[in-house]
Amino acid sequence: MLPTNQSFLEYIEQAYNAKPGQDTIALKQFTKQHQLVIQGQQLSKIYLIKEGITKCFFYEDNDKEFIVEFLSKGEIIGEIEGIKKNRAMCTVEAITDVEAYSMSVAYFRELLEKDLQFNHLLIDVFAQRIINTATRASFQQLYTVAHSLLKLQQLIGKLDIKLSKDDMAAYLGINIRSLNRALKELGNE
Amino acid sequence: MLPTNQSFLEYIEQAYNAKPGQDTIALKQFTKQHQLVIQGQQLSKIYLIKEGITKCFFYEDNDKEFIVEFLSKGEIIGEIEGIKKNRAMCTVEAITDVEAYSMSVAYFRELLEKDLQFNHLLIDVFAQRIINTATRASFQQLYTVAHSLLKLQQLIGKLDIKLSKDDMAAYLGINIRSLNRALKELGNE
DNA sequence: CAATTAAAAGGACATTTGTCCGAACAGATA
DNA sequence: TATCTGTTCGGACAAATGTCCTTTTAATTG
Repeated sequence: MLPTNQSFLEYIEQAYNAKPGQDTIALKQFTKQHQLVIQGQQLSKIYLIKEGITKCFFYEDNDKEFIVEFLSKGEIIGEIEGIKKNRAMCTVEAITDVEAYSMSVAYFRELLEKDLQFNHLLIDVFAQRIINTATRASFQQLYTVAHSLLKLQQLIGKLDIKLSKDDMAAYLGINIRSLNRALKELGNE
Repeated sequence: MLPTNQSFLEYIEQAYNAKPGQDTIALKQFTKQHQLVIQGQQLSKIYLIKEGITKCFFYEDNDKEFIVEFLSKGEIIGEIEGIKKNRAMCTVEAITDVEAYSMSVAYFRELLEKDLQFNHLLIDVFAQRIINTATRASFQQLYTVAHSLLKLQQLIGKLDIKLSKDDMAAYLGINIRSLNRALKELGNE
């Protein structure tokens, strides 16, 4: 969940330090609520989080939001689109102030093309992401909301963040009313 | 969904043909219902499907099943565990007779370690899998069962398979009773 | 502080989904 | 054919979740 892929971060930091002045990799600041990636748009950059937390969410046709995951220190953003050359699948928004390395899609592709170590780092991240996504999908489908909420609370604890109720509901794929009920249920029993 | 990653299959077929007699890659047959991977167990082999369809599913503590995805021609099985060295996350079972290339975990790792092209193929597969899994999780959380069932029926059509009602329910994360209701709803209106 | 506005919480009812169980149906056997 | 057996289907009710809207609380302003 939160193993903040340290090695990936180290790799990028090293590349960043090795090429000072060039505009292959830049270190950027984003304030809370800034949207680094916007669903449906072509991306300009690929990011690696140095500090802070973002949420990655779908905005569905029926006006509902679903948070796919929270991305924190050491996690990469936009890589799927960078590989598939698709438009952004979902929006990524800072829920705290965020500091991130940004690199051009071209540079990302270059690393992908040539650097085996980079490939390994990416594969490792992907594997974990698939595990997380699939595991959660199964869990949320097959267990009660209260059960899933409990897991979410544990995740919140680990990430050491505060989430708005809206975000909690969006993560669980339910509405606020149901979330309130589940919260009460967990609080009392 | 079903783009049956042809290039991955070609890659493995080539490797298979290049090393006849060696036991790095073997071509095996499995009959319907055979379980190629069993949840919770260490895996011995990694497979690449040459022909046929499998279902990949979780068996949860509450005795319910959730089908994560259907894997068909050109798709790889067990790679996540091969990378992370974990026990199998889910069970993979043939729902038709299946023909698959099997390779040892050691050989898989060797390719991963040394062969950039292999890494690229894997990354491509992973990216697509993340898109599929995340998209579906969001959809199934935020839309009605009937809506999700419609999508499933389209998928069934594309894969050109027959699914038992049990499997359909497991894919949707619902029980048979609810599935029957949704089927009737789609049939009539 | 009082008055006003905005945000959050929860009541009431509708809809959806799950559970349980009996009816209907199909296949096998005497 | 009559009987048995197992499977599928759907009715009836229970539980969970969504929708709508009122009440409550908190925050803001004059």
